[in-house]
Amino acid sequence: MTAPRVRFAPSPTGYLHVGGARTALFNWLLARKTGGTFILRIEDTDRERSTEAHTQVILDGLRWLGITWDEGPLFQGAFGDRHRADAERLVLERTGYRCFCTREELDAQRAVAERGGGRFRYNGRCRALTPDDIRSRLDAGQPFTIRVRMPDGEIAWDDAVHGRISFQGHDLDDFVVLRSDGTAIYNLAVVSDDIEMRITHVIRGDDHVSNTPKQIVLYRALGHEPPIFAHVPMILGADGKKLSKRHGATAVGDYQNLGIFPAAMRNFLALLGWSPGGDREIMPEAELIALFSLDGIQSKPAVFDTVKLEWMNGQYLSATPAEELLPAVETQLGVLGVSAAGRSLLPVIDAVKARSRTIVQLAEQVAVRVHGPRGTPDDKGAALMRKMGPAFQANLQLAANELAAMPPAEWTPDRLLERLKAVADGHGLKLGDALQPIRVALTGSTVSEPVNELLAIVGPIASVDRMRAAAVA
RNA sequence: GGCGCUAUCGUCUAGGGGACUAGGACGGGGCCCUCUCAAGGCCCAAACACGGGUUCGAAUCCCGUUAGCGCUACCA
Repeated sequence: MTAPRVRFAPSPTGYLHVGGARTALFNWLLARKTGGTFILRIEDTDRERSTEAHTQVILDGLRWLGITWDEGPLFQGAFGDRHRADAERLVLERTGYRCFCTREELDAQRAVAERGGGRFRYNGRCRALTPDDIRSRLDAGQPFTIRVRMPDGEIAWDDAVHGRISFQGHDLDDFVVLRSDGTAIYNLAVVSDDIEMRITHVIRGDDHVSNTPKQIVLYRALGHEPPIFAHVPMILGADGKKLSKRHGATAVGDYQNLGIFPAAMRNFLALLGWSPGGDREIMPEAELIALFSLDGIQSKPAVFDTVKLEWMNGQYLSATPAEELLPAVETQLGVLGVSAAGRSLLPVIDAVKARSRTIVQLAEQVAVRVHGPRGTPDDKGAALMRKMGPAFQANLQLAANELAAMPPAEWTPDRLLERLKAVADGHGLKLGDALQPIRVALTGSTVSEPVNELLAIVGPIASVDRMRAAAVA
């Protein structure tokens, strides 16, 4: 068997949707696994809605995910001549015919059919036009579309994910393949291009299964065997409906902005509707490629669970050394409008890594440690202050005075803990009552790394300053 | 309405006639650790949609019901 040739063929009418990204990923995985070729084709035949900006966003999203293409991007709009020639060939070979029905006539028929509760079907009026009819209409300059003559009988294929899927030709219309302006309709453009590009496996969303019988008819009419089809299930929102904007973040770029790692996104997307079997969850790229197979693809739709995505991102985050995190953290600090204040961020990153699931969360915590909490304590911090009342300030003042007396050279986690324990003991305080106010003063939150480590990260001068400021506030 | 697809814990899934007391992961609950929260470790609750077949035996195969989703354009 020759190496597979697969393609991802988005239309640039919107952002790169996570469903599209997953389709691209499956295609890419198959190509990389088999030594095949992954082709990127931009389906820009809808002139109204396609934009250059959307194309750029899709390319960027793919690159961000590490999905690299071997050929393309090819623009479908450039192949209009071939599409038209294919349509004309259908007419010549009588597998297609010219239809002179006007849009108005068709719309009227459709309106009637829908009022009756049924579905509109083309009545086949132009199927049997005589050559004379056709010539006179042509001479009169009547516009026409080209339709395909839908054969009777079964049209079926062995889908790589669903198994055998079968349609009856008589349930399908004689569909239009060429508009009256001479441009191709989707189904023709796809088949014409897939033939030209020698595509062997068409991996796409389930929403295309009802296009497949039409495309199979076109393959045969154009004298080619259909490729292998693999229809991957839809991605749903938490409410079980097809994932869309109202579910929140659906564009790949949204997740990039949220601080998700490409590797985590790729891993998560791969597992949405595909499983290598067994218990594998966290898989690096090489393993994903090695294990990928079309038979592992689920046939039912999957709900997109952002909580699990974040968990997975946290796994990648904690496995990534601070040095590798640094550039992304610096970028994110820039977004927050905050500087590194001339200090090394590496120890700070290490201190807060375990408590972050995304780069955004990580950078926020770094910013707090470098610059102090912005604004008032969060809800829990404020609640703690209320609960402790005057003791909060008193304990904080006490600790500040003790720590201020420590020589900077002794300002290490171990010595700090020793000192703090001694202070608490000496004043009959529970360790927590001595430490929590410090945590709140330094971070504005009741959550952080151990207080002694926090103090070491923030440093002697800033720590004492912030504690004293909070003690009088 | 028609056509098509699908149905295992709340979610992602393993399983593909006996290995099932249905496994793992997220999320939830509990315990350990502990100055807090995470992380980590241990434990718990939680599912084969329903009804018929086939079979010695069905989560697994077949049929039906129900439900969900998709498509139903001179959009892609």
